[in-house]
Amino acid sequence: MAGARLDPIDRKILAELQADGRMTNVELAKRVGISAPPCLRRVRALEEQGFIRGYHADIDPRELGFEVQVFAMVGLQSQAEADLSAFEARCRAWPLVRECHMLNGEVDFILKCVAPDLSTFQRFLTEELTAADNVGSVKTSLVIRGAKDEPGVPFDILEARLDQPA
Amino acid sequence: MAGARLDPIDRKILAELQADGRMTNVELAKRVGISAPPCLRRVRALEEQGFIRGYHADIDPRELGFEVQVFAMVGLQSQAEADLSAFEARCRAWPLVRECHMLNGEVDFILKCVAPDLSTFQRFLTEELTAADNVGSVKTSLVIRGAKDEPGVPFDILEARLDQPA
DNA sequence: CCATGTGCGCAATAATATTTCGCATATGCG
DNA sequence: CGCATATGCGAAATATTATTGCGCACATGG
Repeated sequence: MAGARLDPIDRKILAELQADGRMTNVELAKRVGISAPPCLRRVRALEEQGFIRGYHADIDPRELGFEVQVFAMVGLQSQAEADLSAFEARCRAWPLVRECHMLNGEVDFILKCVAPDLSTFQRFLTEELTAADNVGSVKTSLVIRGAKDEPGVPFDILEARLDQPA
Repeated sequence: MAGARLDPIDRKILAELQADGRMTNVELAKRVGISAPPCLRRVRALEEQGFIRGYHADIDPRELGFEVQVFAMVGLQSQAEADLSAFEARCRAWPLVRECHMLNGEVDFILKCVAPDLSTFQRFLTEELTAADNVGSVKTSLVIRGAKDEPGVPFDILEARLDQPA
């Protein structure tokens, strides 16, 4: 599957759609240097092959009243696979938890959370997260300010590497 | 600015476009229950008012050969504003760093990084990040597996809160 | 009760997406 | 070599969508 190597046009398409997911196919075709029909066929293929997982509007949480963003480091008491899975399932069910990644090292999971205000988050923290089954330690850090938030993949790196194959 | 309160239709539009940023305006209008022209006007207004910051294709890093994802906790030696800004600027220039957030607490910044392989990341870590001016401590954690990665804002929470104004 | 503003939706037009099909280049094999 | 097959492009035709230009309905405040 992953062997389906992409040609330079495919990579350009991915880079352009990552930068502007609502670009029209006509504009996209112009930018990658082919006509509209084959361009559309390539996009569909990239979607079906899983290179493109979807398209999302980037909504500003602040404007919607979500003033608080928090990273939570979670340690579990048991790291048995069943217990890990159970915790992941719980995270998927919590709307305030937007991301959940399992880590190596002392901390088992890192969670990215959003909330309308600090008290809403505190309530979630004490009544839900810390109180959840098998949760050992939770350390939280408030995001003071965001400095960078780029989506996905650095295509400039990708192109640079392909120029110099090992 | 934020006083420009959104009505239920606007919120539905945002929720739909967050879930599928490439939905046609006709389909969107159908889902939110108005006709296409006013729907498009609302979308344009939401874009101009900053509620929608952009649209992005969600590209799978694995498929592109970015096998490694790492969180790095960075402590600086000086937290003077000029030094904080300098570090943020450096992060913005590093392609492997996709996100950079300033935190409260002992750690100053958390970075989300991607790399094609571990050795590429190690090289970046030792030759760039740790070696950078004013960087004190760096602790990294490899992402073993992803359990949840939702974009943006939990609209279900938003609607629930608006039903019960304080 | 009327002036004004806001926002909807119909209808017309412009632009885009999508399908169909023939052509060119590449590849494998007799 | 020279022909079958495969792959991928692009022109042209058609179907959908986006966008513009009104006129109408409803709410607000004299």
